[in-house]
Amino acid sequence: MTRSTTREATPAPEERLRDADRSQNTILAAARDEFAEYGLGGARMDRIAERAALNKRLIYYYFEDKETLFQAVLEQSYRDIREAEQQLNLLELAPADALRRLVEFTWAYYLEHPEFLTLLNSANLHKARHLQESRKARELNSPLIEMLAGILERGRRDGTFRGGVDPMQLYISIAGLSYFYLSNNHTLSAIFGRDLLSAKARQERLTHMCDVILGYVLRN
Amino acid sequence: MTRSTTREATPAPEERLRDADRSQNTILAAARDEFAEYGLGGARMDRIAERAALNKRLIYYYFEDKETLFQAVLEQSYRDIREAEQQLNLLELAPADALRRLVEFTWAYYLEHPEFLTLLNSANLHKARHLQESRKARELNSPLIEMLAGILERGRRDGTFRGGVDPMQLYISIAGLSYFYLSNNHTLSAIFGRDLLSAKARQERLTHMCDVILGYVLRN
Amino acid sequence: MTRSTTREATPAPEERLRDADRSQNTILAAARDEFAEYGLGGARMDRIAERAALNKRLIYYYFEDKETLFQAVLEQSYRDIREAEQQLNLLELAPADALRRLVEFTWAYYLEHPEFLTLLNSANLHKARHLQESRKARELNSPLIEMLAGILERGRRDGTFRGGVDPMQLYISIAGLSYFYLSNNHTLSAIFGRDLLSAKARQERLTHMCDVILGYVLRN
Amino acid sequence: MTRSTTREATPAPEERLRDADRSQNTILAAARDEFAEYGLGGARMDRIAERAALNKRLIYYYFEDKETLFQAVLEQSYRDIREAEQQLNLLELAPADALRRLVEFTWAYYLEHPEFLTLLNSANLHKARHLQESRKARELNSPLIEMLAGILERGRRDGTFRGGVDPMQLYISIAGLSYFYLSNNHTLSAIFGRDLLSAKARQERLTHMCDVILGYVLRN
DNA sequence: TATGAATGAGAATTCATTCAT
DNA sequence: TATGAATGAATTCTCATTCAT
Repeated sequence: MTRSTTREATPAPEERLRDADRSQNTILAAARDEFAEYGLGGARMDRIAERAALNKRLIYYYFEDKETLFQAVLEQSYRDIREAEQQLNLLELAPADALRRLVEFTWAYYLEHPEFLTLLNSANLHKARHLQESRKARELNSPLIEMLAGILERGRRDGTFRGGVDPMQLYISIAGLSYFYLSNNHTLSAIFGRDLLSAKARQERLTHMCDVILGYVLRN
Repeated sequence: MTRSTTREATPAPEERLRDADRSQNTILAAARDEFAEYGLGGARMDRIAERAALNKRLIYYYFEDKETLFQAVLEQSYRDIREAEQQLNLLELAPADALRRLVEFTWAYYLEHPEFLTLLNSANLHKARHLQESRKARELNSPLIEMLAGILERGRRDGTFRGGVDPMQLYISIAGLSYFYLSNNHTLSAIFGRDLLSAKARQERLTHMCDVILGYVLRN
Repeated sequence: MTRSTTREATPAPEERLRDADRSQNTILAAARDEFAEYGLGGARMDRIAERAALNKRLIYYYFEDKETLFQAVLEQSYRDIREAEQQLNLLELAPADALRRLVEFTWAYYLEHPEFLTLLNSANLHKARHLQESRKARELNSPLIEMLAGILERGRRDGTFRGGVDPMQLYISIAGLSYFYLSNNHTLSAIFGRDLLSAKARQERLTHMCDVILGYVLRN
Repeated sequence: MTRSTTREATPAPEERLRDADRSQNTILAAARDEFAEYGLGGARMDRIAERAALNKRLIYYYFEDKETLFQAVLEQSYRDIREAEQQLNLLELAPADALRRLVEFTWAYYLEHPEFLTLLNSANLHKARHLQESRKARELNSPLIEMLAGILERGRRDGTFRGGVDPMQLYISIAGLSYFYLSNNHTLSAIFGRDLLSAKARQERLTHMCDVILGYVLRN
């Protein structure tokens, strides 16, 4: 490579571009963490800049203001979870296994991405205003709903599932079972006087949730 | 009455107390609304004073500071829901009916007390710090858990319920099914492109939740 | 006086009120000077607080924001000049003397209140937006116009003045002759290479202006 | 042409210069508009770059900083008005006509170049600092003064004009009559409750100003 | 000559909280 | 018990300017 021979290499255009991209992504990640930890209202632009190890002014250079930044973080989070869902190959599994898999996935994703829960909370505290402004609302409709409908239909046909199950309701229920437990984990742990995030507690919760969902769906 | 003779009457002690109590409660209610609407971080002491139509300084007189006020609001909210739960006479009902009743109650309470959801969110965003400081954590352990355990036991004994159901897990699940749907209603409505709080949608959700819980618990 | 005997005198209500009033007036005066010196855009809230020797926050307590403060300053300035105009007893003078008197007054007022010129400039740079928002626009219509109309009419009747002189045009002209000279004094002094504010120059200007106005108005 | 053979053509020196000149002029025009609209304090370098459709950095390349840029704009404005004045062939006209012509010219120029008024205001708000630094102050002394002196002398000699009229004072007065009306047009329109820039109002003003100047200067 | 990225010093405004009565 | 006035420490956002290429 010629580049290694010259002293002051001029970065290729793509590389230079990537600088801007990198900064933007760094900011986005820092903001995600800050928003997750403190909520939209409690987040501090100063701290985001610090976390990103970038000049505060740069945040405003790339993202209009705090609200816009929050919206960008939110959209990124949705994109992330949708991408993760893509990896899920539920169609290859038997209906009951597919459902179990979905419960497990939801649980694991929330556990590994606690920021998602907080961001969702913040968004709803602000009446999902940021979502409405984002024309993308509908895009965010998880493809899982379709998939879930397919699974339920398959199960009903092969006689293992009961009929009349609304996929949207079920989807919300699956999410809700994990969400409430994890999002309010602090309060629940305090109230019940035990650590609800211990390995044992986590295993118990997962088992319980699978039991609930399958108990509901399985015929007989 | 002596009072009519003096120009600037000093109210009788009891009356002053009652005034004090009234002020305190007014502040508490105003604060609850404000915290519910904006979260702990977004709430403004000014607005609370405005809502209460009382001088801002008075808030500090009765409640140390914002944090303390939030804690007071939180405790009051727990007291309120516990009180509501007292009204529930589940012991008189057949196990399945009792469970259905509990699902309905939870759903209705959250619907009528949306502030409870937001307060819970705020509390957990702050890692339930306010709860831990409040020595009352354990007091807040709902008596419902015991009641629920009793119901499950009765059901198991009379053969209608499956065995091995953990009352705490079930309690959390019942709450979670309502909570997620209502707390994230804005996001969900945007994503699914329909109003999830319409009368019809509400009825459907309630039916679904009862089906899920009973489908899980009922033997056969 | 009883007050002098007690250690910690409680100020009479009026006096306490006056504290607020005094603060407000202090701020207003400080703001007037700052706006006059730097214009609306160049004025600094910090400096206004400093000039007033009051907490910056207090400015926002009494005046919404910078714009509102500017508007308040502007209104006060108009009130001041109108009040000064009230002192002018032009009706008692012969028409020509009354006109001369008006020219002299305008000149003297602008000289003594240079801030008025700058404020007027600032207001117009912002398209007099602050004036339009102030419902008072019409109130500010100087009573001088009526008075001027009367003088012109008297002069015409007694044969000393020409007819057909529009009072508004004349009013604007009288103001303009002083205004341009003083407002752009720096540029003019630089261009003409002499100090246009020296006592001699001032006298010459005043004489010239009287000559212009009377030369125009006087018949013959 | 050799140019077609090279990949990255280096423009011929003259061409580069012309580009440079063009850029500089574009910036100057953009800056003039921005300064005119917002004043020196309110002008934004960002907006100037935007208006010029050029990179902000380029402004600093050609013009040291904001102040220097303002000074350049100011000088250009003076050059422009002096150039326009050159076109005026007052010497060929009868003294009274020449004066009328001058009033008309001033009025028309201010009307067509509203930025000139604002720039003059800004310059004086800053005490004409930019002018003093510009060694050109004296150069800017309008040749009109000499011309005006000539006209007055001619008029005096032929008996139409009164004697003892100071050309500088008259020059300032002519400017002031137009300037005040136009510069404070917004305030005046608001105060008098009518549009002072309507075609009719403009005609009336012009007539009035000619009357004032000639009424003053004409003997009898 | 031209440009996108980056920055430090400020500027307006906000907010919880306290003073003084 | 109640209140209007006052404050200091943030906090968001802005702006002229410079870096690096």
